[in-house]
Amino acid sequence: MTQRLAGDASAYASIPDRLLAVATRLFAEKGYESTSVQEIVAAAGVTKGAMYHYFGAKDDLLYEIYHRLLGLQTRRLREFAGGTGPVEERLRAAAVDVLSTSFRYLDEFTVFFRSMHMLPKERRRAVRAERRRYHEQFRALVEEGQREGVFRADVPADLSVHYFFGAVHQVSTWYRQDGPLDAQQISEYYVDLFLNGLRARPEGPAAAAPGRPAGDDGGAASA
Amino acid sequence: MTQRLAGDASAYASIPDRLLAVATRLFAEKGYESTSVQEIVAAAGVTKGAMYHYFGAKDDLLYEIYHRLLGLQTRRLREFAGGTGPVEERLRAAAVDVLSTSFRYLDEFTVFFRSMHMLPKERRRAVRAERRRYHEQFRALVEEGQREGVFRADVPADLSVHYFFGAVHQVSTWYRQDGPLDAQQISEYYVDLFLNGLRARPEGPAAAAPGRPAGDDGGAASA
DNA sequence: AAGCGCATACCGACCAGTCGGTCTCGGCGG
DNA sequence: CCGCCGAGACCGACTGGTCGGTATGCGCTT
Repeated sequence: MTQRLAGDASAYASIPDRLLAVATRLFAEKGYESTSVQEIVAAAGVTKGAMYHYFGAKDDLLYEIYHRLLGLQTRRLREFAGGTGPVEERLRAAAVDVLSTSFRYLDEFTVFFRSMHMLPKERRRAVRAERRRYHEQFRALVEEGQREGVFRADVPADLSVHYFFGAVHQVSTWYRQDGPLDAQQISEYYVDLFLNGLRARPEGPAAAAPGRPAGDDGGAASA
Repeated sequence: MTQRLAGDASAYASIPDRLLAVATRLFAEKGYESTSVQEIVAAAGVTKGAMYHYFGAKDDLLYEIYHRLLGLQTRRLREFAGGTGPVEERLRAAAVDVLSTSFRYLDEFTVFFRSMHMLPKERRRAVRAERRRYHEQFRALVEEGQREGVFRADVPADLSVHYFFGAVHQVSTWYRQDGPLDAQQISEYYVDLFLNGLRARPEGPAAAAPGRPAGDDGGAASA
């Protein structure tokens, strides 16, 4: 629960960890491209030589940030999804966890969605694949609930997941520490909105909806 | 309805429009920072001198893209919100329009959420202010519905709007033209999920929700 | 003495922005 | 109606500086 992604930036952490921690902060603050390698190594208290000893290139830092973040998320999700309670409970727990992780690693998420495109093609593909696996893991929960009739099945599970993840991943763009609501509250409100939107309604799905599409296959809309 | 944001890039459009259209495409493709002014002017078929004749700096292009996009959105939203039908209908129409606008101007949105931070501080503040006004306009619709009892009031309207906009603004990261669902379908599903999540439930808000926060003030969580 | 872990000096590429200059065209005096 | 002039539109070579990455060497451990 208290595992860090890149260790802290203190002088006692290992050099790679210090570099990753500092890079994450700087990339989130000023953007990947406007952060020079020189700045990173200066802030980490090491030299350029040291950095290129541990990382082959600047974008390796970026990749490592993504890789660690996705690893953490996938591991956590697996724990929550693998439980034994009712689907809705498990989905709720997983969703809350996704949100609190997003809040705990705000910088990582900021960098993720802002600088993904700076990765070389091959790396980007690897990250996308990891992300898709994560997405599918989460989607499986929704589909389970659909099969059980707990969740509405007239909206493709894939879309519901994109929808929720979209909302979650944008929090890094507007959330401020000193806002009126803390992370915990926001998380629970968000999960509430998500589950409420997903829940099957007694009188049939979604009243007062003029002209909605007919298809209700669970087809993926890419990932 | 068919108004363009920066004209097209054809040789007959004005030079500033051509530059904006080309810049939008390139920024979306390769990112702001890795697109050189040289590339932009080459793709637009003009020279550097011409560009700096019309734009004071590279980031003026960025700002102009945002400014035009936000102007368009605000104008459209005003039309939809100002109607006379029931709130839910107006909100639905507005929400669908937000989505179809997002799909039509995918590149603009991509650039927006990826490169906002490259703007100089002053400009960034201006854009954020414009965006907040837009957000509040949309929020007013939700609040109206809450007062009328159509929408649940136990989730701050501000959060609901952040939630929906978050989901919407992320579509540019996963939507592909050749996916199984077209933009129209996705829009309606999304709006459905949003309104269903927002709708007041007969038996009281959100069943099976262990330990939800008490506060239900409509306070803004920044913007 | 071998080799790992890092330091330092340096390179070539590139890039935003500039600046002196040219071209076109509308207006105006004769 | 002609010819001149000024101004805005545009050109493109150039510059000062930065940046990612590398080559080489040194000290310390084993």
